[in-house]
Amino acid sequence: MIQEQLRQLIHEALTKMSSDNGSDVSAPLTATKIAGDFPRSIEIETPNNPEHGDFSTNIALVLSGLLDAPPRQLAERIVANIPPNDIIERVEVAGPGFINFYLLPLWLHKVLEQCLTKPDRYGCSDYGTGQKVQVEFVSANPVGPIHIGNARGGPFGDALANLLATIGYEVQREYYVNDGPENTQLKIFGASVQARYLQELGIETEFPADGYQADYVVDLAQRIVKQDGDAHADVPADESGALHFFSLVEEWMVEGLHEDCAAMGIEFDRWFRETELYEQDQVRQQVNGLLQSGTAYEKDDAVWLRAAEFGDEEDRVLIRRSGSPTYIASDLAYAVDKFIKREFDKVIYVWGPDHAGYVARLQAALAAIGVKKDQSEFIIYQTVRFLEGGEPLALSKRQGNIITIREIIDDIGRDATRFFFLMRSVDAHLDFDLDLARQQSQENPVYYVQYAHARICSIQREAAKRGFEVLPLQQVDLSLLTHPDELTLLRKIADYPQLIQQAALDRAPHRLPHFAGELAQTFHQFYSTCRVLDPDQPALSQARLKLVQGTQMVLQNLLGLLGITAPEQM
RNA sequence: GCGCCUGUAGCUCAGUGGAUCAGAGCACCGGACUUCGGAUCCGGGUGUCGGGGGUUCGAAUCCCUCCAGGCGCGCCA
Repeated sequence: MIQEQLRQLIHEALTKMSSDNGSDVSAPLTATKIAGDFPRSIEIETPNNPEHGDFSTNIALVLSGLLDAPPRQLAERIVANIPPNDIIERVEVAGPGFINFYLLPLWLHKVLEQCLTKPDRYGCSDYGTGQKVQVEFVSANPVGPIHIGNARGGPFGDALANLLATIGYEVQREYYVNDGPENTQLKIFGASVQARYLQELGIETEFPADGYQADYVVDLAQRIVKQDGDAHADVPADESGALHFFSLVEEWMVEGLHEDCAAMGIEFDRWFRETELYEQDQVRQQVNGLLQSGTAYEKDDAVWLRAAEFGDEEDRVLIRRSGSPTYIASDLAYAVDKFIKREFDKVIYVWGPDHAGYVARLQAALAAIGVKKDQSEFIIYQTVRFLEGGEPLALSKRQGNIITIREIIDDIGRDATRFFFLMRSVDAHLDFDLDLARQQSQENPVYYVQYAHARICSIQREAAKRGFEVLPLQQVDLSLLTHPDELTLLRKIADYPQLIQQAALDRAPHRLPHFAGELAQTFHQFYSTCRVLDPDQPALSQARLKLVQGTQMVLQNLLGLLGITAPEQM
């Protein structure tokens, strides 16, 4: 990256300054230290105002405090010490002490060359190479389809995983299926299926007060009747009966979750069943281990984790008075599997807002088993409000009126669905207005981006149709690209690697749709002023075709990261 | 009561220590085409960046406080 080269030049300037004689004593010493560390608060960035150069750094402003020197004066000294090089045209000190770099136009053409030489790798880096990261997301209970209330983590986790892979991490996508025998939700769900089943058989039954009332539960009951008739009519209406009925539908439920995720374009590397932990007696074993090490203790006929000693508000129950393990007990066993058995360097948990209060608890539990603090990350996405006719809809699975993610996808399409979910920061509440989404589906931002790609493909088709011979890169003179709109587009392409890196590090996939929109806009502007296929200017046409192709590559990369198709025509 | 998230243009939201940083999309109004796709382009913004205080050379951005909204706070998951 060009920024790296500039960084190196500044670094050399600082080192040179610190060895200069004739200046004061303390400043050079500190400059040496800073040259070594090069603090993160020092930025090399693209100025918003093009008049401020191609790149700009705030280094003199940041260092002036540390070195006790006026920023502008410091900036001048740094500039004077920058070694000779072949990328900078000129450097200026501006404003309160910014250093602005004006590069030789050649650098933009070099960037395009890089992009076209290794299009798949453009924007990639080796930042995370050698590190295993797991992103665990969705993980909705197997008690119903994925719906608009818990779907947001899907596209987010998927795009985040893509981003992390782009900067070199070895990434694994995991779905945790809470099908453990102690899951209270499952029991309520199983009891609901049982009640509907008996009703299907015409047997008068009281529906559980807190049961799942949605229609799909009736469908499941009908499916059981169709398959087994009244074979389960005599199953007792107690906990064991509820679990029996859950076991009857479990595979259907998990299958449905697979299909829902597939509909969203998400493929998990692993579906981890909570039952695996119980089958291998991992939960008990882990709790016993904690008891032995004194990290857990017995009180009031229950087993408690000393969570308060690890940062939680209070100690937490691991084994209930009834003798059955709590969710946190199996989550601990699950964490042991992730961090210790499978040796992930980092696990990113993507959770819904209802789990916000659980973060501190699991963090404490992780600390209790010796997982380092920076090995786990918790991303809580905020609520999605689903509006129809201006009214927010209730999303509870317990009630009948759920809206599944597949209904949305059938309605407005996968691309638009993913784009809508991804274009907002997960920290922000999301208003998903169905009326608007339908109505706007033709004016949707995703179409704007896809249209740019389709248009590029169209230009290439046209070139082929006219018998335009596309020359290999080495024979094309990219330096002919000098029009302001060409340079703006080149600059946008050059910005891409930095965007990817930062979006990945900030866990901020929502920057991608924004950037994609900007890139598309820049391209459309270029298109309206610069004729690509111009018979009168064959050399320029060749160069413009390369520019168009570079844009296409970046668009494809971006859309790929978002999990959205890049159509050749629309 | 405590914790997390949010408060920016009519609406939905970016920007979270930099300079023309008061922004985008939508909506609304007005323009552009005998030429590579008009799902396009160009022009049109009087906003207490929720209020107040503080830190800083510099604050929408960091800290404190108040106000408003959302979501959590179980031997449920």
